[in-house]
Amino acid sequence: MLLQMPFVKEQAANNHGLMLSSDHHHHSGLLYPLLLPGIPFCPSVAAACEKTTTTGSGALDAGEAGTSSAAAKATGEIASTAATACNSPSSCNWWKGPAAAAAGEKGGRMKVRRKMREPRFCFQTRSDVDVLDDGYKWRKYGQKVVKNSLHPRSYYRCTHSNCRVKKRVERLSEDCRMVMTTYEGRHTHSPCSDDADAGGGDHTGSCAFTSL
DNA sequence: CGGATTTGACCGGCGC
DNA sequence: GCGCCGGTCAAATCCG
Repeated sequence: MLLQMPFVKEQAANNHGLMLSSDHHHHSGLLYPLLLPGIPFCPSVAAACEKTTTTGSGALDAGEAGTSSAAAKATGEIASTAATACNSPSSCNWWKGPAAAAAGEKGGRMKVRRKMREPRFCFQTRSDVDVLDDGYKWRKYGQKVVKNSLHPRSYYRCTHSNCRVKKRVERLSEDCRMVMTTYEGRHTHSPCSDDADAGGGDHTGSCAFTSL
């Protein structure tokens, strides 16, 4: 089960590359976060969203994007609540060090570690489901119980060949309804190029992914 | 039967 | 040097 989000497009003016867009053609608000080929990206960007289960027309609209999708009305109101930077060691332990950055490919496990990590960003969503429908297809490759967290952290990798984007999903211990999703890397393909259905199959064919 | 998920083991970084 | 911890691997298992 996947969460769908309304149209969001923001940070473009800052050249952050955070692009959250919806698929107008399929009346579903899909979360398309950045990570596109060639799009500059600032790792400190984090958009916090809040999803409620009440019906309404609310939309996480930080730009000119505007239209709240039918899906938003169908699946619940989503409202932007806060944007918090995630590049501080105290707020995001992903930045604590270079650990396990590149990781290895099959066979070359952990042989080479990069000093510089892939661009990444995180955002929080209030949702009953862990996996956001961001237009890409992910394969889970691990789950870990982390310290000081009541909930396990899940690790996902983009299933597209030659695309090494990863994401982590975990629920906040302070509020189990809040889901923290962290992306690392940039997709080498568009969401549409992924032949997978990304959990529902409601966005096949042309996608209204806007290049800024 | 093939692809996705689960889960315990393994590895490297970091703090003490 | 040692232990803790986060991240990843890969065999086993599940599921459509």
